[in-house]
Amino acid sequence: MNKVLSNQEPKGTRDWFPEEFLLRKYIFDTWRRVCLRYGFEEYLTPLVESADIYRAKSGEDIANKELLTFMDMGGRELSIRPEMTPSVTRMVTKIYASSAKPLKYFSIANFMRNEKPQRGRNREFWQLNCDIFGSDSLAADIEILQLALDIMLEFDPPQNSFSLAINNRKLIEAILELSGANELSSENRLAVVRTLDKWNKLSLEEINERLFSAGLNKEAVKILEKFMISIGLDNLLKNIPELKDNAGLIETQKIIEALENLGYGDWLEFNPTVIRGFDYYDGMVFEVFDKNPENRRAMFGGGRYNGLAEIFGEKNFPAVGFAPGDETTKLFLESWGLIDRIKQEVPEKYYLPLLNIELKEQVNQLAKKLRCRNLNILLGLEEQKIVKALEFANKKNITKVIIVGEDELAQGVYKVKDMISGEEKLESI
RNA sequence: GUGCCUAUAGUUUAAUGGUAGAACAUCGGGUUGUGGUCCCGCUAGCGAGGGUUCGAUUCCCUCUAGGCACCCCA
Repeated sequence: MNKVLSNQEPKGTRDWFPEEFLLRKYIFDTWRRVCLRYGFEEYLTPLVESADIYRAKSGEDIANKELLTFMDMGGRELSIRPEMTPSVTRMVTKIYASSAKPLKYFSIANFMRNEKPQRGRNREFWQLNCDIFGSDSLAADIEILQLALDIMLEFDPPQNSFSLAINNRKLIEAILELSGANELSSENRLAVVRTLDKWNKLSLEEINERLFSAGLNKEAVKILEKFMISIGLDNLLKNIPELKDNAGLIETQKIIEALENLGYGDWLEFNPTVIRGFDYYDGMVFEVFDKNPENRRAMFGGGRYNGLAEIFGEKNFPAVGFAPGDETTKLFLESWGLIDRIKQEVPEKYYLPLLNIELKEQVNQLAKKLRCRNLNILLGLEEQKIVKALEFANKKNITKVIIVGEDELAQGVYKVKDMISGEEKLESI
């Protein structure tokens, strides 16, 4: 007797039954459609990469705990990709010098991170990655943000259902300088940045406690506080006028102004609490938030990350991008009741039951003929009484049934029955 | 990885220290060329392993999986 195996999928992964696959396809199709509309080109990279390329720019925690790594037969250490950026950067370094710039790339791919699964966070997940390589101009930042906004808007969400919050690493740098946090040890400086990153999660007492124990004085904490509560650029300038000439502020002003002129003003705002990673981003950073009270969460984000290419021994090139995930997008669609429209995207399907086994040959011929006309024909494989056939069609949500038996064949016709109206139409074979 | 909570047919669930009842779904029948309603019936379950006990689905432990918080979010 063999051991009975569990039919459960591995931890943090999931099966995609046709119904769920449909929702996923709807999300992917929407992503792809908008990216193509922007003239972006689709690419793909291998599922595995040398483990080194993830270690080069990541902390030890990430490399050791969250990376799924194994040895191949030649003793090479390989990792299942946990993100796309190193792969696409590696790929682009091969052609960058000889390519017409900028490159506008996107991909839809799956990734694995060895995390503790939670709502909206699985070990295997799918992401859209959009990047512009080779343009350091604000126009690239603006286009990336516009693309991110249009990807959200393509799902036809209600007003006020999400917001895009913008910040800039240069502004964060400036405020760390102003507050004196830059003179702290790198360890304490990191603690300060982490505390800022958690601004909305922690109470004011906890924030103060953490900042004080990192070595900041009252004055410094006050400056940081003034920065962090400045939602919107007007408030920021009012609260900290010293930042007036800061490059990050000017960039943010220009970006917001451009997007307002393009008609996206309702969806975006400057928000100092958007920090994102520490070493990676060096300019504009942003996050998209679901504003549904049932599902308040950061959905995805991105920003400018000039300078990743150097790990491949190439000269740096400018890059800006973002990456939304399938699961958070799904939660967004669910939280705003936006998944009904998926049915409209499913192509029509016909059910052609085999009403009489004697006619199998002729029914097969008809199916072949109709398929040649590009109709989707679900063919019954076993003989089935008409009552059962119609019941089956109902259960499978099939709206068109082709009825063809002895009588019809004798006349050289078949009937198409509309399962919603009940009407039947005669067609000649 | 840490802490807390959860686990009963395919799904949603009820009850119980003396081995489980329902609804929906599936399948079959009422119905041999026209469906969705309705009626009847069959199949199907205590996540896995161990302990306590005369006896465990129930109490305890471990594991597995899920949820929440932390960590992290490249």
